Order: sequence, then structure tokens, then C-alpha cells
Amino acid sequence: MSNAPKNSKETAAPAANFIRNIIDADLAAGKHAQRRWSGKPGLAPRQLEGALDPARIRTRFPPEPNGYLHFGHAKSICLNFGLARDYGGRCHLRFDDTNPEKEEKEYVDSIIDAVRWLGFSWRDEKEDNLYYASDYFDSMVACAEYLIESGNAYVDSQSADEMRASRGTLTESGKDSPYRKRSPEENMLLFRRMQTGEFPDGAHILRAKIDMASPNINLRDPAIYRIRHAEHHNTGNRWCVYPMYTFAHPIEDALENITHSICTLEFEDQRPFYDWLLARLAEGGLLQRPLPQQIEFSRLNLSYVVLSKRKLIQLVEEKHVSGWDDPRMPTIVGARRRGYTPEGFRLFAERIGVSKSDSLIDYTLFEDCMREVLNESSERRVAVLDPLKLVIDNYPEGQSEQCFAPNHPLKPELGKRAMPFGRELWIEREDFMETPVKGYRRLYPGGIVRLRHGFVVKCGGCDKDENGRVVAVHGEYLPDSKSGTPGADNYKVKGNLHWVSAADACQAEVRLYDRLFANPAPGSGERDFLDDLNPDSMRVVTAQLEPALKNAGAEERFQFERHGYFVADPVDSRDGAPVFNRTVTLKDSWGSGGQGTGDRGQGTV
RNA sequence: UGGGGAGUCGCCAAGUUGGUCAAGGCACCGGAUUUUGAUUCCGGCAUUCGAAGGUUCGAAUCCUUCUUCCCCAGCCA
Repeated sequence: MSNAPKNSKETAAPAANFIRNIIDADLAAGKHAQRRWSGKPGLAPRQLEGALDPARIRTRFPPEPNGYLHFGHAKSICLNFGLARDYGGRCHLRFDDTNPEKEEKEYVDSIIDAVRWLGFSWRDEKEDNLYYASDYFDSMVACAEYLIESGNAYVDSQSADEMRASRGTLTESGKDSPYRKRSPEENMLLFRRMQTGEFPDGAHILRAKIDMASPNINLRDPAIYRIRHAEHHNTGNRWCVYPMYTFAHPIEDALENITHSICTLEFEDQRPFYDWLLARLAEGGLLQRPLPQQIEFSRLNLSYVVLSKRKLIQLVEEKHVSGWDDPRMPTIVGARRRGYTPEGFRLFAERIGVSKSDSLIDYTLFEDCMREVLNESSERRVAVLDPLKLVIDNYPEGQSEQCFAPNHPLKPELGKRAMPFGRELWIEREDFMETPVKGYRRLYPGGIVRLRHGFVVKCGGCDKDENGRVVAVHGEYLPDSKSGTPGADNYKVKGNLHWVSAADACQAEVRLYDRLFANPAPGSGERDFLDDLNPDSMRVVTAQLEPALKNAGAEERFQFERHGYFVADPVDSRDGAPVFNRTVTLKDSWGSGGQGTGDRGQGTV
């Protein structure tokens, strides 16, 4: 089984969608029940020697290893692996590496990491379904030669330009190549010579012979095998001809016994060729029936985010971000560093569903999924991000005592930790207002609040510097109000502030990330998407953390009370000197609601 | 303008053998609880399904016309 985990939020009955409907119908009809599986990918003769395929369905995630995976891939991964999990099937991880010039081992490794991180596996006790399309090149050549023998493919010797010119346009049909009438024997000879390296790149190309007048341009004798003298990351220099996606992908699916080949909408026009090719090869006894079925769904679009590879590359190369793993990048490596969770991704994938309509998902939906998971799983800690000194005038100098704060309000079994309390504390600058606005529940002269998990404090006033800036706040604590002691609840206050003992605080760098773009649809209209970059997408502050945070380990996640969720950066943290990245803020109906100081909403502290 | 797709509440998305079916989630708005203005909890939230006609006792679901948006002319995937 794909041992893909389920979220606690994932219900027993997943939401219906058109792909599940197709699978349900196929299963009910027993469509794939008779497939044979030899235990590994292969052509029909080998597969037919195997037993019945134990997998009820087979899906696959087939990235080309030419870049880093992003949120869109995450949707596809959750879909394909999730389907296999839910239907007692298997999902293969397959590298679609048919273009040696663009692909690298580095990307293979990074993709493997990303899929694993998301919580999915292509292995179980019986099967290890990690494949490379390049391992099928022998079978693909056999398929191509069958096409040649059966008169369904020919070697064209036109140049790329000539081919383009004779392909016609959207409204005019194309013209037959002068080489279209070559005999199967001549085609075979030429194709063999292409393979032996006799010709330079582009001298010849193998084309499927279908119909140059087809209204579907993909059927106007598509190119299926080209000459490319290049070293391949997996096969080295063994080949100098490489199959085109159009030709390779259906065969890859068939060899692997894929039942449902799920891809994005832009491949819809390709499906007729997918079916044409597979039908020919099945007729020739190369493939077993039933053949895999291609199903298309709409790709992910997220507001305030760009997901096109070209744009992501540009962001990295022009250094608008620090790299592919910049916490603001919509890549899996970036997400990981940002503190987003695999569970959150799976929840998100489930919530957005699958359909064929073009959609633009609100980024807040993504954030909500992360909050939902993080709220449940993160221990609470205290951090003051914009420190202002609070002096407890009636607390003896040099004295100190412990207060105890629960690690998780909903999970008492997680215990409590000690937080030292003293005369001088750090509080949040925005938690004090000399002249409070309407509805303000925090500190102001004469006001009374509780220092969360500590004492109730009454505010006296504040000190200012020569510019009128508040440099310290004064207050008096109520000794019999300590949290957890009898009578502490006698004091009813509206405000609860977080704080850190100045004498014990750990100073640390905290990065406050916000969305990378300021426009919901970056680059829409005539604009350059770079003009929509959010200038405040990262703010670095020096924060005062409670002592317990000092030894946070890389990638450890916490909720900083009243602020949001943060993660210890795995790259820049040092032992005893953590650096934190803000993953996402807490919802805030006060600050972001346009009231109060408006200073704690999305985008600011 | 050829071909292929899609238009159901602010954002997603069920529903497409025509008959209490306009699910559900998120957002949002009320109210309760709360030592996080968080969480949790309760309640509200499309006489309407891109538009206009038509068939029918009855249509988001069938027919016609119109309209908007997306994809396709790489020896990329």
C-alpha cells in the first residue's frame, strides 16, 4: 500500500470528485481486475507471465527532474498518492527524464526528499515503485520500431523550421512531408542509423503517421523520437535518440500498469494521441489491455503566489529571494523552511478538491490549513517581538520567582514549564497606549491587565525620551493575583499580555514573513509580475524570548502566544542561538480588523 | 477564426439516468465559553445554478441560441 498517512482532519469518507467517480465506476465494472503484474514494469509478454495485479488501481506522480517541486506539485502528489491509499492501490514515483539536456541528479534527490517529506511512500513490503522513464528506452525503441513496421511512423528529414512551416495553423491544415511516403524498410534503416549515432542532432526525426489535416494539431504527425547527442543523468552516453513526452508518457504508464494517469488540463488535447498510440501498441501485442486512461484536472492557482517555473527561476536568479528554499518561495523546500507542515498540505489538498474548472484559491485557505494543524500540534512559548520595558515598581529589586505556563492549553498532559518573573520585564510595545483608543484592552495609565501566567498589574505611567517616545512603562503588581494560586481568579481583567523577564530573556533574530506579492494576481494585466513584489515580505526583528526557547532545535515549531506560529530556521540557527521564522500569524479580529493599532494583522508584527 | 475544455454563494466544491438537492468546507456576520482580541461551541449565510429562449406537471440537470474564461501551431514536459 502507499503508506500515505491521513490527517486527523481527514474524514473516513473523502469528498466526491469526478476522478473518484471514474475510479468507482471502473472498480464496479471490474475494468482492471484481470491485469497481470510481473512485479515490475514491462511489455505485455513479460507482464502476462505474472499473477493478477494485487493493486486495485495504480496511479503515478511523474515529475521531470528539471527543477524544484512547488505547491502545485504538492496538490498532484496528495491526489495521486491519496487515491492509491484510499482505493487499495499503489502510486509510483516516476522520473519523466526523457530530455537529457534539462535534467539533473540534484533534482532527482530533491524530489525524492519532497515527496517523502509530504508523508508519502512509493515502497511497501512487496514493491518499490520508484522508476525512471529512461530505464524504459529499450522498450520505447521496440514500440517505435513496431510503429514503423506497421506503417504508423516514418522518418522525416525536414528541418525543424520546415516542419513548423508545413504543420499549418490553428485554422489551416498542414501539408504532408515529402518524406511521408518512405517505405517501412527505409524508415527502419534510417531509424536504426539514427540510433547508432550516424547523424547529427536534427538531421532526422521519427514521426507518427496520422493526419496532417487533423483539426487537433497534436495529431498532425507528431514528433516521437529525436536525435540528441547528450549525456543523460541516468543512462549516460548509451543513447543518442530520445523519445518525446507525447510518445514516452503513454508507454511509461502502460509498462507500469498504471490504471489512471492523472495530469493537468493542458494535456487534454494530447489524449487522442495517447489513446491512438496505446491502441496501436496493444494491437501489436506489445501492451496488455485494458490500457491506462488519461484523466485531466485543473492545476493549482493560488492568490498572491506565482507557480510558473519560469517566474520562480527568475525570482531566484535575480535574487529577489535568497534561493529556492527561501521561506517565501512556494516550493516544497521553501515551505519546509517556512515551517509549513506536511499535514497542512494534505489538509489543503483535501479542502480545495479536484475539478476541471480554472480556479484561484485564496491564499488564506492555505494559511488556515496550516493554522489548523499547527494549533493542534505546537507547544506554546512566549516571545516579545517589539520589546518595551515594563518596570514593576513594587517588586523588590534583585528578587525573582517562577511562574508556570502550560505547554499546550488543550493538552494538559504536555505539562508546564517555568518562566522567571522579576522586577523588569519585556512586553510588546503595542500592548501599551498612553491614550487608549476605544476598545483597547491592554495597558494604559490607570488600566489593569493580567500578565499571562503571572500577576495582575496596574499601570502607573510611562517614561519618555526627549523625542516623546515611550522608553519604559511602570506598573504595580498585585501579590495575591499569581496565576495558579488560590484567589488569583478574584481579579477580572479584560487584557492578558505576554511578557518575558528581562534578566532571563534570550535575545534572538526573528524573521517576520509575509506574502511575497502584494497583488492577488501577480503580473495580471499589463504589469510585470516583479512590480507586484511585496516590499515588506520579510522583516527582521530582534526579539526577547523566554529562556525555554534558547535551545530550540532545527525545524522545531512553536506557537508564540498571541503572535502566531514560528519555526527554528534549520539553516541559520546555532546551538543556543536559534533564529526563528514566522510561519503564519494567529487570526486577529482586533489588529487586522481595521481597529486598534492595526499593528498585528497580516504583514506586520 | 479550427480543435479541445470550463462557467453552481466572496473562494473552493457536491449535485448532471430531470421530481423537497441547491450538500459540504473556507471566509463572513451574530451569540456563548476563554488567563492567547487565538482555540472551542451554538446560530445565520444561493427561491438560485453564465444569459436568453424552449420541452415538461416538474430542469442546475434535456434541446436551441448567445456569452465569458482557459488550453493547443517545441525536434519541452
